[in-house]
Amino acid sequence: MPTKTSIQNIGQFLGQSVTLQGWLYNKRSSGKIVFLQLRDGTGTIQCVAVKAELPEEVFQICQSLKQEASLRVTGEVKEDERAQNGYELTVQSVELLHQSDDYPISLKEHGVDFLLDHRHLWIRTPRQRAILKIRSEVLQAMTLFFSENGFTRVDPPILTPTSCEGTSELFHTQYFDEDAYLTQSGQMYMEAAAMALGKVYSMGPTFRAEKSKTRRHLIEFWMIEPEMAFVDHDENMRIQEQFVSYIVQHVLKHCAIELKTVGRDISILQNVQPPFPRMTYDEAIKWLNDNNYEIAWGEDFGAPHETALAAQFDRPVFIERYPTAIKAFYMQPDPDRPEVALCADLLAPEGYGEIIGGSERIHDFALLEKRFEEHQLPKEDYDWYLDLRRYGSVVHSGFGIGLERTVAWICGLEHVREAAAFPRMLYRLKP
RNA sequence: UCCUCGAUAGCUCAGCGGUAGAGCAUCCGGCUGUUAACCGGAGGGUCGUAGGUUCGAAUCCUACUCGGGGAGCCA
Repeated sequence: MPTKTSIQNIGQFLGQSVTLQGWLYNKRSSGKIVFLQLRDGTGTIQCVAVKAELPEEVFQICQSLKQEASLRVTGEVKEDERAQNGYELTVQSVELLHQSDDYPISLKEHGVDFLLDHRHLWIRTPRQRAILKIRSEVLQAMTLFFSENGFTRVDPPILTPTSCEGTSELFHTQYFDEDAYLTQSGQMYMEAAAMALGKVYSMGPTFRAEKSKTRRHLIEFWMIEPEMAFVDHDENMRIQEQFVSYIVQHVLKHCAIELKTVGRDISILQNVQPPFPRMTYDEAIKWLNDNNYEIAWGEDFGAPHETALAAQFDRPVFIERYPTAIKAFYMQPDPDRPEVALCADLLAPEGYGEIIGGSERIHDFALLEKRFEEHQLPKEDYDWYLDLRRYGSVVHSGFGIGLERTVAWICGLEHVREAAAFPRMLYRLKP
């Protein structure tokens, strides 16, 4: 019996007969030879069926296979310079498992609308497979980094009673007789967890009911949110640059084929090493005004501002110490300059925008209580959050990194929607 | 919510006032090294919906529906 294996391991079986199971990606044929492009999720390989070397019925099966038919192929592994990954399979036998009539996604160009309607099939294509593989490796790299650096994973709830930040629109739902909302950030829960476990992180979906319709926005997206006790603003940034560099270098090491499949220029990614450049908000405002952007101190950056700022550098850049007034209520003001907050956004190069938002959190009870009043937040809903400042409060910091934006940047995607298997977008809930 | 672009064959598009077109996909035939293979043939349409202008509308006008891109907001 020939050994069953997968395409990624085919090189170990040179000269031997093996069995592969997968789907027909494409077929090219002439009267007496058929080339089957087989994919099995781990890769793609060309199987060559020669009429003169096969029983008539086997060759007929090869001719009858349609795009995305499932099949089992047995053949001899050969090296071939003409093959794209160096190996070919010379077909000895083929078993048609299930035919595929009228497969909707041909190998020609398609529009976005059509592809998104067929997302459940679109993910079978090599490019989409590669992106999902890289996404998986990004999560794997994050998990490894956290594990190597003493973090504990804590999973905050998805159903929440109130807003975490009070800014974005929330998805409303019912929790029996109460109102409930889908989480837009687990941060406040992670602050509580950091006081219990020291260094913690979460990974999971978040929801924003914003009518956002750009290449950088999804309605449901994954956020990874580390939170660290006894870490101040500067250390927070140092951890972030180590973290992002670790992820990028991990992907470069483990996803060379996938990066090639998506057409990424990896020389840009190779630059992603600490330290990352840092600009203060003040410096950024000055730079923008020196470069023909009109923006006053106190205004938030728009997407074109962020793109222009980030375009100066070959790796992500921190913009730190934004005006307290335009940032979230829980951010620690600079003790020497309370009008700015000890926070930083990390902007990815090449126009991918903000991938991380982070800050040192207010640890002083009286100041946080004052912020609740200023922002007119219902204290009864947040009393547990104030408790964290009542009992052994410590300096702590954290950040949130957007998974799809990070994957889109690493892969060089036009749009974050390709970074999610089934993206939830404005006006698009199916499939 | 605002700005902007679009909707014609299963898919990608052309046609922009005078009888509905191409490439791919599908089906039939040909080809022993193809790389989105190629060559020949065939079938395939309420031109998003509803009104209007006109002798005549896929084409011009109005409204609506659905979608793309962008802004704001954010990761």
